[in-house]
Amino acid sequence: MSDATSSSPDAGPDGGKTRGRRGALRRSLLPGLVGYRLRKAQIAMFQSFQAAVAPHEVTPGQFGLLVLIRENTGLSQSRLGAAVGIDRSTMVAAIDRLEGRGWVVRAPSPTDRRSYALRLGPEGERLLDELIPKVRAHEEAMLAGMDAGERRLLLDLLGRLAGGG
Amino acid sequence: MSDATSSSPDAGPDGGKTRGRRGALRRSLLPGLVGYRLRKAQIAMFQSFQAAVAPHEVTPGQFGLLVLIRENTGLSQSRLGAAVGIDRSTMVAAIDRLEGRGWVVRAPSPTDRRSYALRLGPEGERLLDELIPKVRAHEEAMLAGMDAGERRLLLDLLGRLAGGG
DNA sequence: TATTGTTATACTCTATAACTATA
DNA sequence: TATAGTTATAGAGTATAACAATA
Repeated sequence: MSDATSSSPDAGPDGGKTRGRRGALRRSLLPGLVGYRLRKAQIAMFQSFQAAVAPHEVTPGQFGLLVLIRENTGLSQSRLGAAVGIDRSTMVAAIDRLEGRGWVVRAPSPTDRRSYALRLGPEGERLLDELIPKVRAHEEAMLAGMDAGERRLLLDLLGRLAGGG
Repeated sequence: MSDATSSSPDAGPDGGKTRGRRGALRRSLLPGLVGYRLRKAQIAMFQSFQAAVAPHEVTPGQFGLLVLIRENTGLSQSRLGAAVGIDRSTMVAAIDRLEGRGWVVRAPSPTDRRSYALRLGPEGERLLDELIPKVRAHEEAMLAGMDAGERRLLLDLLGRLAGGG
């Protein structure tokens, strides 16, 4: 196993043996785990995202839904849910929120009377046009310290993690 | 801006123009965003974690709390919450769950009658001893396709994302 | 005055099971 | 029979505001 943690940056210079009532905590094996760092990184990304899209209150998940609906106009709730890996019952409330803000429209499907054909409303189109540059700027800010090779590698390695490899 | 997405792996060979009612969705800019891939990777890690620690029902967050409590015996709920970035009111229910399963003990603090000195119970110690090899195996499985250099780089890049860089 | 744990409250995200309408 | 959307329900996780006990 990789040994990137043998000198944990979270422990003090003494290796963390003096854990006084007020110092940083000893984190043991945690900083060496990709799962742990992934979680930390995602929290930081989430918070930066929120700040970047302000004053709009949009989550990364909602941004993703808006992009998918724009790029796949007319798709159903079930298909959308399957694409992002959430249950269709969960998708109901998610679309409720987007529809309630005027961003998404539930149009009747022309081919299947059981399902809706989702599309962005005019305000959703405008919002997304406004959001995309902000999201790109947020990405740029988060990656500011990385060169092109590192960015490419990060995307590649994350993709391999997600891909089950 | 980095251009790692110009040929999206999520679009078909035609670039995604034929999005028939049953094909994969067009994902546009999403796969090129670190935030998006991070989220996908974390979902995959989470599911793999759940499977790896079965039959125990422990989340990655709970595993982290158990490690921190073991390595910092006697710490208070507020300190623990500050360390992982959650509110002390949220920590109440989190500790309730760990205590209810016999993994964590709320002992009275010897120095401050307002607070508890948290420590693992005997079952918590045993559980953690059992969990750690499983978590390491899960990490190993997720990183199976990566060599030592790639693993080191992944940890480093994730750390830089979380560190605000 | 400030801090610790707690409760009340609220909201999001997630799921399963069962229902209706439609395929 | 199977699928799409919905509802009821449940649980985890998150927060803010207020409270009592203690520092």
